[in-house]
Amino acid sequence: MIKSKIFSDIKDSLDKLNLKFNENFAVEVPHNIEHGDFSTNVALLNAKKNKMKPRNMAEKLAEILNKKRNYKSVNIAGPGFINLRLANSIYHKALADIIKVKKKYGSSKYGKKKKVLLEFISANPTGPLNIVSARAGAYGDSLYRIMKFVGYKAFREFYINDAGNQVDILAESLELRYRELHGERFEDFPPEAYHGEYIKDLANNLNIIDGSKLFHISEKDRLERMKNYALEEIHKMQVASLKKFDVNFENWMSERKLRQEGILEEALSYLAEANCTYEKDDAIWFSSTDFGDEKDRVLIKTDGNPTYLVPDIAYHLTKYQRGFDIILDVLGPDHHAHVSKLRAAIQALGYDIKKLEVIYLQHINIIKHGKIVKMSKRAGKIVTMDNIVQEVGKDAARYFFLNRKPSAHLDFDLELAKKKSSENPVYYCQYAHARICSVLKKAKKAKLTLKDFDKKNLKKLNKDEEIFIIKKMLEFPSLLIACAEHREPHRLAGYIHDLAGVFHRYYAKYKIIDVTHKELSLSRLYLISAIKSVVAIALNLMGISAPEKM
RNA sequence: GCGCCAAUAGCUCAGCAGGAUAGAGCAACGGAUUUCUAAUCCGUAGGUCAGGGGUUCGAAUCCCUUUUGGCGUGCCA
Repeated sequence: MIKSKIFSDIKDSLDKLNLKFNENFAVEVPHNIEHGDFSTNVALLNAKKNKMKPRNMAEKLAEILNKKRNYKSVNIAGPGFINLRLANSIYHKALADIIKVKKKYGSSKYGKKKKVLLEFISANPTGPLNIVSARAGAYGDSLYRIMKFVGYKAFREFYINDAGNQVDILAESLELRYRELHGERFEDFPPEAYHGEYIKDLANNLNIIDGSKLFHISEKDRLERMKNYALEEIHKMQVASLKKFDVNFENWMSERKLRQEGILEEALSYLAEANCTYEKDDAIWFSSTDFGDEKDRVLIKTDGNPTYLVPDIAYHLTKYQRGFDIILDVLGPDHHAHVSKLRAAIQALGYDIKKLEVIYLQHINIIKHGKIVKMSKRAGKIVTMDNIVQEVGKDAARYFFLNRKPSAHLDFDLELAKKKSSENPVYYCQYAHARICSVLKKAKKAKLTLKDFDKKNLKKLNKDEEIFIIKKMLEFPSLLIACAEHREPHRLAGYIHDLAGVFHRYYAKYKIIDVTHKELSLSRLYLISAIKSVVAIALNLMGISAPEKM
């Protein structure tokens, strides 16, 4: 709001001076507070165009801007920056605007209702969700919340790989545990089978339901029963874990369903129609080299079964058919080779490749006793999402995962995360919220309520810290847009921490409630209630609770 | 070999499409409380932004290159 006003003031002034300029100049809040409230590099970027020195151009511009009423001062600094200081009244008005829109502060129409599909986690339904899924969950869900808040029509989707090899192995693993319950012994449990304890639990429960009657049906039917039972139960388990982590999905897409509905054949036939498939060595190939892949890929194996590429192409076909403008896949870093094949297929099908955007979340190392823990899903040695939520709590876990950018590797030190929760920065942020609630409560007891507050008194907010806090809050809307645009929710984590810090310092330095100065107290209460609101909105966008008391 | 990702304080990480003196947290050291909640605040110390080159008025940020680490490069998913 304020920024765009400054933009237009600068443009007006340039026009008045008949100076040429490119609109890509910046108006930003300088790191160093002594450089003013805002600064612009417009003269640095455009001096050449006007055959002037940057400082000369800046001086001419400053002269015009100084005549405008909104500016306390306009100075030239360094190589030709223009530093602007605004009148306090501008900030007071902005503060009132924040209070006015309440919970909607920071929301916008930036996304223009574009339809966005966010696919994330999409773990195999063969066991409990692990820490990798936890990171993906925290990331995907928060990005969803932010994108929705800034005006995108966003949807979350979980793709269930409930068909293919892995699932067959799952059924066989369950079969083995089931047979153990009926007296059989396996000296060497097959290494490729799933070893987790949950398989034993599943066998126990299945045995309670079906008893020994599964021995009286054909092996094929028995394995089918095993598969269906395991898939259903593990899905329930995963949904329960996600619920505890506050992650929901608008849609669950099942690979089996895609297969049953003939989408795989549909995708294959489109590829054939586009002349992108051929037969060789008893297999069907996709000529992906035509689309920049390094070699052609097999679609249908010699044994007649499709490779994993086919259902994935079919799945993405549905994403396009459903009319999304932006298709975001959140994947592990080991998928990038796969994605190049997928991109080739999408081009072959004639769809706009630019709509598909892949975000790679880098690996997580679990550190235990200073050593990296190797995880293996099949061997049952994993740190689960439930473990993390139980041990460090949902709020801390989500903050922890969101505090780093997606492209960065992440070391998760279990001992440290478990040790003392107060060491976690999330409490610093939440405490700011709780503290404000506590002050507001106290104010109420002292009969100070904002109902009979006259905004004219906002001029009493004249301390540097108070203006600084308002400035900080004014950054919030554009910060959210940046988070959405760059798909980087971690910036929000940093922002809340900053805002909380600004508040804590203010709190330590100034008394908010002072019954002998009623107007000043009310003004300050007004200010901190705005902080409270922004902190709450931001925490909520990260899926973290904003406690009233700690 | 080729491809993708990374390298910033002792540790874990930020650094907002190039801006002015590179910032937090933790760890270390020294202080602040008869409080509006100390889960807080103030201070000290800590850096060749992996090395080198280029573009620019200006580079941690963009380009090239070298080094180091992770991952990938299946008729597994």
